Amino acid sequence: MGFPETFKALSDPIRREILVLLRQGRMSAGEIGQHFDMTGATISYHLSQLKKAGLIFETKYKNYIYYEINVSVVEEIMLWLSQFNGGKKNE
Amino acid sequence: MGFPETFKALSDPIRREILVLLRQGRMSAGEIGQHFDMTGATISYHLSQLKKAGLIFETKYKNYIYYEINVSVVEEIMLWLSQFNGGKKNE
DNA sequence: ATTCTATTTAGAATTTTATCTAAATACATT
DNA sequence: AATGTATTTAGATAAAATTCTAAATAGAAT
Repeated sequence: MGFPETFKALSDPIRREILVLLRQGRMSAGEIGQHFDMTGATISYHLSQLKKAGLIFETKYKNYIYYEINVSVVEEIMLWLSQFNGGKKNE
Repeated sequence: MGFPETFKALSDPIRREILVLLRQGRMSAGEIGQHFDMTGATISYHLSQLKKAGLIFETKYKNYIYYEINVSVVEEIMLWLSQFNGGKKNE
């Protein structure tokens, strides 16, 4: 957790795609994997990076592990970025 | 230019620090370098990454190359991020 | 209890990124 | 023109990130 991990996590295109997928709601590791042409192990690695960054969290149910976005961390990043547009948050 | 480069550029702590420095206004490569314990060549490399990402631009004057933030690209990133907090830009 | 399914972990291989030293450019000053 | 200062480029090395295969876990279902 913390800026460094979060920015690192966001720097990978696959991980950004995963976040976009999760916009629609929580999804199991397997479902997420179906959207990509990579092994489950690799998806698992990316999920672990996102989790380490605090960008997603998991909940287990039966055999599955579901992932979900953590919006508050996204907001921290936006806050950091807002220092560059003169504090003008948005209009 | 484009998201991938921009996120990659932002993922490095040194480059984020450079951006923070440049908040105060334009600065030459040398001045920027003085804030870090690295060779000029390395600073130059980081500047080139930021430039490639469109996050900064340069203007030459005499012997010097001055760098400056390009706010509009920062805004694009914020816009992309805003898809995750329900379009609630900021309040 | 055995087998099946979902997912992660470990270890190795590949690729990418960050850094340095040395050399090249470019312009300024003497 | 010769030297000096600021910066970049090239090439090498080291460190970090991504990916795979194979094995390990964990729980579900037979």
